[in-house]
Amino acid sequence: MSKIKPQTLKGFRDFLPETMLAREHLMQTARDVYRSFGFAPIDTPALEYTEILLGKGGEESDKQMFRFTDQGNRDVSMRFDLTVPFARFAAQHLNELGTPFKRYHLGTVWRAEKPQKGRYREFVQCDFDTIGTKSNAADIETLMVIHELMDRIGCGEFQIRVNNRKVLNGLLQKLELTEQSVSVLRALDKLPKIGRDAVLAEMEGQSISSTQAIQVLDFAELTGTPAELLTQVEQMVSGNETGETGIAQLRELFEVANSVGLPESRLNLDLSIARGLDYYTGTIYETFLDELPGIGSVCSGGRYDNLAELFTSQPLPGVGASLGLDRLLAAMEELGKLKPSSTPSQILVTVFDPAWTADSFRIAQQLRHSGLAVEVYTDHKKMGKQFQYADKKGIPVVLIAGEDERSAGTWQVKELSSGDQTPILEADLADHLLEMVGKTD
RNA sequence: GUGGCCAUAGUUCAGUUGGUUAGAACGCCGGAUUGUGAUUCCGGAGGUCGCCGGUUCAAGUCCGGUUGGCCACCCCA
Repeated sequence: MSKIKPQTLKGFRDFLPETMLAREHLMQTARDVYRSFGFAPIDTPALEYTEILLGKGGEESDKQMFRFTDQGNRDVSMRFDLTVPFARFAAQHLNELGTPFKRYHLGTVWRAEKPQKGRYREFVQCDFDTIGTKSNAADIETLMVIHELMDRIGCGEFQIRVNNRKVLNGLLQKLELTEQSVSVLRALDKLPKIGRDAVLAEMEGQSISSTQAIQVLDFAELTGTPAELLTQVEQMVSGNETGETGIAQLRELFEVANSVGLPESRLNLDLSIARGLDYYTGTIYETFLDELPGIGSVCSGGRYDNLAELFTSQPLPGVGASLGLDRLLAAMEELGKLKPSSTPSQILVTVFDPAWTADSFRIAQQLRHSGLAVEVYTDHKKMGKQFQYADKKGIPVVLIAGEDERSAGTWQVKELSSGDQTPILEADLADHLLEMVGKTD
């Protein structure tokens, strides 16, 4: 009989334990950080009416949606980010939620785009947002969350680049480029990638005069410390109310970040970042890894004026960001920052003689109740094989009890990395092991 | 969506101008005076060369299609 060929769809992947342990660890870190700032978890369906998801991110995202007709003849689509479903969610549950409302949402999203490294058709986003407030304090807190998250994840040094759409818009107003703002910002976003000349060319192709384009670029290419930049830019937008507001917000943001102790090296004012999506209206954030900038932003976000305008007349301003879990994971894998363990077990209890299996199960259960992750070897094989198994899986400690230990009421505790082993009284075992390996994650 | 590169054991790769039973390393499994692994020694199992079709006496090798991966554009996490 011919077999079905085992295969996965383009851009969709299986995860082996080694990768999955890292994924779950990352997700747990994100949850811990979000919760420590008071964000509450929510979830929404993977599938929504297409009309709900359409029309927010523009034509490009519409094309990227997995869309089909269900068995009840409904036009449905897989969610392609967590923001649009959240907008629907917020509009629908506003009265129960109250504002300001802070939520986090870890969820899988689907995009039918062409896959590349760090870009998949199915991937997990870790979003957090604060809605129902225009306060700059929420913007500042968003920055702090991003920093805390990246710091805790531990994938090397990183840089959070901040900008403010109001500053850009203020400048564009002064240059009378408001009409073309979308194309100007799109072009500007590419500056680090394609360089000044190419951006100039692109802008001139968009009915923007070269004088205007040069002024925009001169602005975007200003360099210096955040404080210096702000002073320079303030002069460029002076007299424009929008621009001045943006400057004030950024100034406060950097001041607070400073007094809270965020390292200056990790925080930058980058006037060239504009974010592709047009719905951002205030502060915007992008996060790059120092060791792997090419993989793109791993955590991005910004402030928007009205999250749910498609669904309700109640205005819902907010600010938030999204951690790209799978992209980050791809980066960590490339940088060799993943732990090689392929099991959550911390301890392997060997079975010296099949007749004594019950003893191994008994001590394992006792240790689990102390918060350890414990596995009992299930095959009747000799000691060497049992150690080999532990070593291969990355289990750091094994327990052995033969005749001598049984009569003495002890277990041999063997640390595989060093080969050292010591007999420990059964009563002291849990404390001893906890000190060695710590509690389960 | 447009353009380009790639596809051989679990993994990383060899494979000579198309020419007999397709190789290596690592990994995996088993064994080396049965209370000790990761180092050493010996042995073994894995591939219809991604898939389908074509050219040819002969295809892993050439051609077309298809699936998947990667890169650029686009866009984005």
